Amino acid sequence: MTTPVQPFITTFQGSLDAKGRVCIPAAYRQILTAQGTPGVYVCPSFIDPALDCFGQTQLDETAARLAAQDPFLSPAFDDEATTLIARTHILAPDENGRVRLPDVLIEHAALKDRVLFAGKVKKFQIWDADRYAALEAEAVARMRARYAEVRGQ
Amino acid sequence: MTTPVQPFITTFQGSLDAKGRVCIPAAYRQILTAQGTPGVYVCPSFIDPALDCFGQTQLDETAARLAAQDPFLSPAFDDEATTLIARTHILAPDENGRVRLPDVLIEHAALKDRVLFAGKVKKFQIWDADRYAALEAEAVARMRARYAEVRGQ
DNA sequence: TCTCATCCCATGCTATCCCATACCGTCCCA
DNA sequence: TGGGACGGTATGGGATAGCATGGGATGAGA
Repeated sequence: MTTPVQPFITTFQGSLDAKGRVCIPAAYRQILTAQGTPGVYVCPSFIDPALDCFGQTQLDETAARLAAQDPFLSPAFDDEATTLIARTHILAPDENGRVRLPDVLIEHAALKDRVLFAGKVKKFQIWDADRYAALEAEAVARMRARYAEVRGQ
Repeated sequence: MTTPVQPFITTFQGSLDAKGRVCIPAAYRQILTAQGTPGVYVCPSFIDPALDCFGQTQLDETAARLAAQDPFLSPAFDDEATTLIARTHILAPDENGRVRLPDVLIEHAALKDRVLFAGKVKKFQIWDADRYAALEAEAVARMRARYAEVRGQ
């Protein structure tokens, strides 16, 4: 069966409590469970102040790509493994669907109490809510500009 | 079976109730069901104060285009994912064919109690009824002007 | 003994489900 | 051709279960 893996879509609001816990949205948990993920994989984005979260499917894909390279002779291997694999945490939710985010991840994304989960097809991201609002507005503006350009011609 | 996907056509009136629910026109529901959509996908238009609604076919097309890129390494990925995927909601109708529109979507389209469903081939849009009436008049006027221009040459 | 992490229970909210009613178009029969 | 019955569609409102969140309690390690 070639079930196209369910994509992560939609944006959810959430909160980071005093104990450093966040509740993973139920819709995302279902997708992760369907992939057979023992919880959720979380890796600090190397571009944005955000956390990349994904399931078994995405991890396997990245791992397979790296495994195909020679770990001693490929120059790109080490950087990629260091950035994407070594920094990835596996977090197991409690019975309420909450995970405790390690402090290093909270700092990386500069999370305060209001956080935001943004679906990005094969992964979803966790952002500080205020910061994301600004970023989304910029992304939409760029899309609009692109559209206006194409249309104007 | 290569059924050519049925197009969304025609305009319907509808209403937004106190709970933020709208009844998806039966004709549109049939098309969505035929696509195997678990409800309807709704995304705020990045151009107009309106909501773009579509089915599985359209979502798969967008998701596949994005999934082909590496979510960690592709630079073009982000704006599109942020605008089109993160802002898309999947809404499941109740047994009467109604969906609850999230507040963020209601605000985007500035919906009051009278709304309008406008078929646009591969998607349909939800508009505030008053706003749409003005827009429709403008669109028709532009078409008329273009026709006159072509004809004049 | 103190701190921190995990486990577990309690609560409020909201989305979902369900039933009842009203409307309107269509069909059938007189 | 007009009137009445029927079925599908739309709308309003109430009940319920699931989800998100706050806050203890218990146990392990420092």
